[in-house]
Amino acid sequence: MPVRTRRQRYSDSTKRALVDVAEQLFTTHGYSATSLDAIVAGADVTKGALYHHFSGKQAVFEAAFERVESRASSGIARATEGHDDPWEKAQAGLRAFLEAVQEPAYRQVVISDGPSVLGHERFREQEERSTYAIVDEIVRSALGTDAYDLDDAMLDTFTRIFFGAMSAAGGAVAVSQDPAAAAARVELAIGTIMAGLRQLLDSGATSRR
Amino acid sequence: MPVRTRRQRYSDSTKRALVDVAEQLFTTHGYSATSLDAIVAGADVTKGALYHHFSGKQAVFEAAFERVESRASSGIARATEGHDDPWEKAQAGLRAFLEAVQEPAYRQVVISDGPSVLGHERFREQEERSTYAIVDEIVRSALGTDAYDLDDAMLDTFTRIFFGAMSAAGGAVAVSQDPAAAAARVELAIGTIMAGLRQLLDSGATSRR
DNA sequence: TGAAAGTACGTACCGCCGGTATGTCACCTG
DNA sequence: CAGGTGACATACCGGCGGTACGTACTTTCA
Repeated sequence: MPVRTRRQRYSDSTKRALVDVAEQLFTTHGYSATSLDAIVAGADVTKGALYHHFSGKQAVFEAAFERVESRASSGIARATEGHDDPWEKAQAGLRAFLEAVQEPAYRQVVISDGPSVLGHERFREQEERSTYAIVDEIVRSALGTDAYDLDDAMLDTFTRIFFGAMSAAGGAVAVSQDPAAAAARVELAIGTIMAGLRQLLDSGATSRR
Repeated sequence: MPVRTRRQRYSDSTKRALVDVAEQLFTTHGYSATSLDAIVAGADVTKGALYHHFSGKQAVFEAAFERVESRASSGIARATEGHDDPWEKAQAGLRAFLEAVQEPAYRQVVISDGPSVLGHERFREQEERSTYAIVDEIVRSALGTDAYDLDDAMLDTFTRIFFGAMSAAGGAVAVSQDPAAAAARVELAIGTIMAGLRQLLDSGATSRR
């Protein structure tokens, strides 16, 4: 067990306070409109403390980014637990995804500022070990059977497509004036797509062997 | 016919030079890493000229943004012309979309910096009168028949989903080390999805009446 | 036709903000 | 208890977006 000295505990708490304030300010005002002075003022420290814990503004953003994404992905992972049928699992995951993507922090920090601040490739890396990984796992459990002979690259492609579809749909749900109805429509639409895909793949698999 | 005085022509040319340089710098270095000084230096004018034509940095970006998106959407529109069958039209549009989204300017200016600089809602507005509108038109021509009784909101939902899927897939194609193969996989995957959807909707439509 | 008005810039400057260099003080270690 | 180290605070710099103001050329109109 790690022995935490009093100094380390202080250090941890200020770092957490910094990320707390940063996440909130980044969410409400966006990355560029959030100044380091505002962050350190909100955490009741000075820039010296911030630059002791982080290498710069971007590093603070990354910390907040990871927290927001981690919250979202754990929420989705929780929703997909306990489903045996992969298609049911996919439905549950979709529902949780639509929920998570409506959170303001996720919308602003991950979707809006994420790509431009982190850059394309870093954004992708972060994405691929959180929510994207879950979608990939669901897609593979649903489409990765031997019956449909889809290779790895094709499964990746399907994951990309479904992930993009779900993200865009989630964004539409979030800005809708009736999010519940919009979410229901998205579930129906994607459900229809999945059902059509399943039916087509099943018929192809049976006819082929 | 508009009478262009000599002053207006000068004015137009400097404005165009400004947007030209801005588009190039925004594409190569991104929005925040591009300074107004660099833009005006590249266009051989001063900040006074820039602020005479634009209200600020964001306005310059918007002008470049609109040009990039306009190029992309006109390219897609051209590719979809001359197709009678809506499903063939969709395939042609998808192919052109995957082409357009690989352009560096589109990737950086529209996809990466667009949402954060313009903000969610302005970005959506811009999007909806260019490439999104084309996708919407294709989706409606394919799914908007009376045989499938999908209301307006559902058609919108399907457009969102397909647009998101195509955007994400296009991004994946662009970063792939073998874009041609990746594009082929995307076309196959989305083609499969569309085929499954068509089959399902057709059977539902015939069984219902 | 010449003076007034407007347009298309150029010049000089300000304030904010990210980043850095340096100082300080508490705490741990030998 | 002396030295080192970690956890900050303070002061300052350079760059960048934006503004205020000046200027030369052009169009307009009495």
